[in-house]
Amino acid sequence: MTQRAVDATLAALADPARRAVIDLLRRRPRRAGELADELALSAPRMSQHLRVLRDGGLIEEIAVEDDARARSYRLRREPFNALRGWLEDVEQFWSAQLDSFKEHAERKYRGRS
Amino acid sequence: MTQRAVDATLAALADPARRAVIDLLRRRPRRAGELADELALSAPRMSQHLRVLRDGGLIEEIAVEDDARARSYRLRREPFNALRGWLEDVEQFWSAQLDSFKEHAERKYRGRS
DNA sequence: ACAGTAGTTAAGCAATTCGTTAACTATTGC
DNA sequence: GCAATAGTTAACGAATTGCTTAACTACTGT
Repeated sequence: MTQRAVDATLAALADPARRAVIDLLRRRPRRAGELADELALSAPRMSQHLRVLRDGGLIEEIAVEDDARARSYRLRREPFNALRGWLEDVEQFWSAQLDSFKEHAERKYRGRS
Repeated sequence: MTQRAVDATLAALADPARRAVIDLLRRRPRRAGELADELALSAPRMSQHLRVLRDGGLIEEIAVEDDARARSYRLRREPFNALRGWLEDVEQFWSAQLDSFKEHAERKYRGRS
């Protein structure tokens, strides 16, 4: 259920440009043009990236004071929470018991290319 | 620096099949054929996915007792740690001060489509 | 009404990735 | 040595992305 959401989140984050957008938005909300300038991307390309991020629920549009043309984007919390949840599940792999198994296996089968 | 590593990790995780592989390996190490069977993928396709995961450092090959033909795969810790680190950075966006700013903006500009 | 600004949508091509089938490597067991 | 098993590599068409230019929407200021 949240499975699909995490897939969408990871797909959105897989692109370096989109990840750079997230890194910029993590400081403060920014407008599309600002993002395009700072990442040296054309306006259309940025618009396309923003759509992927918006559709994936990672960002949302907010209004900007005094100018209805300008749209500003802000990070949304949920997808990052969901991703963190998944990551925590994965990291259970390294829980104490499995660690001992891992070390056992490592000792046993060490020394191959 | 770890930037590139996180990019590679996210690129590897972006594919649903590869994420499913991670979800299986998170319970215990498995062989390539096992993974292919459980996810109903052809052996070559699985091999290709495993290569992406291996190149991205998300999994590693381990030997299997008694049969040098069989390769088993296990999760590697580092990429997940790096991803978690990045996620934690992003989540600083929602620190207390910024929350108050966010709520302010929300109150001010509410009520648009 | 008109020119300018901010941004998105459309259309199209190049580059990448997906998933096949076929060929190949390496190992086991007879 | 030979057949069978486990898996990877090669080659190739189909489907997806990446990025561009051009056209379009919507608002602003005069």
